[in-house]
Amino acid sequence: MEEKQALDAFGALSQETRLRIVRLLVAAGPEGMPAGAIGEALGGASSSRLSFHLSHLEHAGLARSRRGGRLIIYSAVYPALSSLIQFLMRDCCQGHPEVCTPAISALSSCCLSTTGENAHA
Amino acid sequence: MEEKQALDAFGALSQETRLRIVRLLVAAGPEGMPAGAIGEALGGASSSRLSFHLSHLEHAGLARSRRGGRLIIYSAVYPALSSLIQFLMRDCCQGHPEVCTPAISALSSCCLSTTGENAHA
DNA sequence: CCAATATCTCAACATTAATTGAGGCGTGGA
DNA sequence: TCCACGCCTCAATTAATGTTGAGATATTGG
Repeated sequence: MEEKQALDAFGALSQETRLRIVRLLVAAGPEGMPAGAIGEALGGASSSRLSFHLSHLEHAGLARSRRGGRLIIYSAVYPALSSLIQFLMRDCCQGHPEVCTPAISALSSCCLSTTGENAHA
Repeated sequence: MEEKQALDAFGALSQETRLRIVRLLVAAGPEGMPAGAIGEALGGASSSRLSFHLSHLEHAGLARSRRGGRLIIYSAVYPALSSLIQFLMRDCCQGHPEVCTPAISALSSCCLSTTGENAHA
């Protein structure tokens, strides 16, 4: 991942509505969810505002859209999130792995839990 | 981590100079580096601009400073980065661990390399 | 104490981003 | 075909953010 992409991604994530959308989509899984459902989940977000932020996220590479009938379904772009994390933490150790392994275990606690009950620290 | 903190952190990371500073500090390790060295590493960044961005990062919780003689030494706050990653990816799987495990291995490739030669994908 | 170095603070200006409301386009059912 | 629904686009307004330059503060050595 290049710096420009990372800046776009972090810029996209630095806005309340967009951060909520991304986290919603991350939790929604690869299936994604329609724009209307996103708006409903967020509460009070006008159609145009939602649309603005969704297209912003799509342009930043963090979300993608597909049409399903008259609905437009958005989903998270997981590889972009992985790349972003890697970009941020690149060269993080310099001989001190203990400083960044917490990040790994934090992430692992979400995906590797066997019960489906994720760690919310 | 709460949403407000995450927004501040992402906002801090969404600016070119600040993103470079954070990555520099991440790579610098827990020792950190003095403000002057950061400015030099970045090239063309005026004193006041650098100071503005450093204090912005500190306020966002991503960097901390300590005085060492007449130098002020900045370092990355690794736990904040871990929390941020976890906050973003929370509930990421929903039965599809394969979508987020790449993020884990991306991060692991940095910290677990035995040679000290990190993965630059 | 004085000078030099390193860094911070402040205020004005320039730039960029977010919200709102009106209106348009594509889709599916009557 | 026509209407209703879901969502997008555009332009204007308002708000937030970054840059610059001048000056202030803290530390060390002479």
